[in-house]
Amino acid sequence: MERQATRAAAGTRAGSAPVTLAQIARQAGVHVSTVSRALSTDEAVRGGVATETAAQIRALAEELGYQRDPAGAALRTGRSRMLGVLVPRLTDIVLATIYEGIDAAAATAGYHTVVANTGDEPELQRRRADALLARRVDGLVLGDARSDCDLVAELAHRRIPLVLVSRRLPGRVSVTTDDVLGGRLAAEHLLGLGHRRVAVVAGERYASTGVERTQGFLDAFAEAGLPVPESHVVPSRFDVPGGRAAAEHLLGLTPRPTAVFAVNDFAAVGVMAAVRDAGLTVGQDVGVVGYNDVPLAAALPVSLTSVRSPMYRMGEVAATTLVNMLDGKPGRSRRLRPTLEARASTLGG
Amino acid sequence: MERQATRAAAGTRAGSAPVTLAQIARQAGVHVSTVSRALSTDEAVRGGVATETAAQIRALAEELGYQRDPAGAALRTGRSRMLGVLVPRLTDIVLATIYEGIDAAAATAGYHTVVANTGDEPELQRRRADALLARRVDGLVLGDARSDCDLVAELAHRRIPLVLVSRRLPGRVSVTTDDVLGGRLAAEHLLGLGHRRVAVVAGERYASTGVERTQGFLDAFAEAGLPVPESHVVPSRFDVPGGRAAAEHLLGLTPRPTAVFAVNDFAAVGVMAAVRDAGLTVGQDVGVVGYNDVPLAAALPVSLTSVRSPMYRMGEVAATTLVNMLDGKPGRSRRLRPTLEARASTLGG
DNA sequence: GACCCGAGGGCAATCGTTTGCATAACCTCG
DNA sequence: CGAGGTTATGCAAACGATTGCCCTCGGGTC
Repeated sequence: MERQATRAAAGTRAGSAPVTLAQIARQAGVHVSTVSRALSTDEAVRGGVATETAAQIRALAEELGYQRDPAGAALRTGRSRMLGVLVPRLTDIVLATIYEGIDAAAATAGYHTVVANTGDEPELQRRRADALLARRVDGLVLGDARSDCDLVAELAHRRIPLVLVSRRLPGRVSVTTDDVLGGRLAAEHLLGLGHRRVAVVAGERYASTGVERTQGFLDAFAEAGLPVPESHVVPSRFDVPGGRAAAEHLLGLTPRPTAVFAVNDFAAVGVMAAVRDAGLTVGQDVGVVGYNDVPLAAALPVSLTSVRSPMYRMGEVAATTLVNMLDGKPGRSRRLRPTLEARASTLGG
Repeated sequence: MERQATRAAAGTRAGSAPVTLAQIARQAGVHVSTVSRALSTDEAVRGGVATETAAQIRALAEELGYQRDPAGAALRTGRSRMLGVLVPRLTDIVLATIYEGIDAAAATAGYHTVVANTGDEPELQRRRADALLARRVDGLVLGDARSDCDLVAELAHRRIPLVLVSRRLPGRVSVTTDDVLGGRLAAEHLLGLGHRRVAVVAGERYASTGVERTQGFLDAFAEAGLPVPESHVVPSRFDVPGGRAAAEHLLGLTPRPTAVFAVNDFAAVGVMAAVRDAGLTVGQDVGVVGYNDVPLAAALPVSLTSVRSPMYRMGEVAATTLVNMLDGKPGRSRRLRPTLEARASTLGG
């Protein structure tokens, strides 16, 4: 009664009050618990209701446009059927694509997702994670795991179900691409083209992506008997200015590298800009390889050779893994296979 | 009791059960209702509790790490403190940026947001909107309003509190940039540079953004005594291939336009590609103007002149407007001011 | 000294759903 | 035909927070 009054007072509330189990029960002439069981998605529970009764109730529910109230259900079961997702930035198309995959798979499994930006800052990561947990999400997908801070360990210790995506951390369930292999693919491509003096724009040290892509790349060159000197491997931010700054440094070295591997497409765009600024031609004078193969890569004036990673799929797998863990199944890390897309930035032309 | 059992069974549940009002009440030696009032954000309610008692309770809650259970609160109040957000695609940086603004402002007001992609498809828009409403969001921010379908009218009729963002629709509360003015800015820039024969890549007909930007542009040229012929205004998708296709058509016209206004930066990138493919130089032979000024615009090899729109701010204002409406205040449409960033794609060099 | 007033806080109902247990009807089999 | 089992349904108690109403107590007023 009080509530109805509140409703009426707030002029903008949704019009007709939502249908409840009780209303269906009344119309069907059965008890609300029967309706609840008939509408359950759990086969075992629904089995307790006569097939015919269940069918009638479901038809009636459909007709009345019944939608389960998540608040009631959450209160009783202690589960919200919501997953929290943390990403560095949603405006980064890589993470946005991964998130789309997460959300799609979660929706299929009957979960909604809530996403938050952390800007890759430990302080913000903690605050956002807490906010999501305050919302009582059932689990977390973390797209911003850092090797240099212990938020993940802490969450795991609190027994929060969680899955890492994009970046790995030892001992945690994660879904990533095989970044070591990806780096190797880039190296083999450049080796095949005859490059002998190369450099790496290696990304942030705290991100497994940059570290492992770099490692795979260096391994392959070392195995080919052409170890890349440390001076030719520089850390960087993951964005255009970051790549540009790193490349300006590398292009100043003598002898100048004939190709640069950037562990991220945006950094690679920065590298290309630096190459142009130095009066050189991308693909002719200097080869450039990126990573992720974002749509932009193919659309650039000089199209960018890039290691393609299945970003959307990664998100899907991460979400499915988490949902399985919530059902009590053990979580298992996955590394998806990257492939290389060769384009003008290394082939010339 | 049943619930505890369930908890224990699902091995992956968060460890210690969350603190409840009842626990605080017990420890503080007061009734749970007093705790509820002491912790209320509503000044009037909190006034009912002695200042000192309230302070003690708040301190204790803090110490125990109390976090209000949203399910319990939602069940009682009928409000979830969640906002639904619908966007065409989150991988579109324009919408992603707007969404970041929405989420930030919502968080400040104590709301969480849930976002969903609709791919600009009416069928999907409806399904996603229904899914969000099934989650009992308190209101919707729609970033994908189409003038050619009546979902918005329908939602409004059901008295769902809603605010449009980015795109407008007559008679609805919306927060957009002043797109007519934006188009006019682009036109005045080109007129000032001496362009007399121009063309427009106009975007989708169902989106107010494209329509109004085009209108402002055409108005300004008409007022200058240089009306743009209909043949020089072609609709397009909002992405790179869309802009490219439209531009290929326009560059085939004789006499060829000396400048092209694309109502969206991605379409503008497509235009630039088409110009290059035709063996012409952007900024020399053909001027190009985009819209939104996404970060990429300045980073392109030939930097793109673009009408900058305050995307993040738009999201913030939209969310704040919706929250105010939920508080019973009337909603009011806003049009934010765009500005023009002149760069090499029109200035040359 | 009787009365009123206001402040502070307790009581209990309520939101909608789920689920362990109780019950009733029916079936099967010896 | 009755004991034991199965099947279908009802009952009621939670889950946690909010809020209208009522009670108590202290102080002020006439």
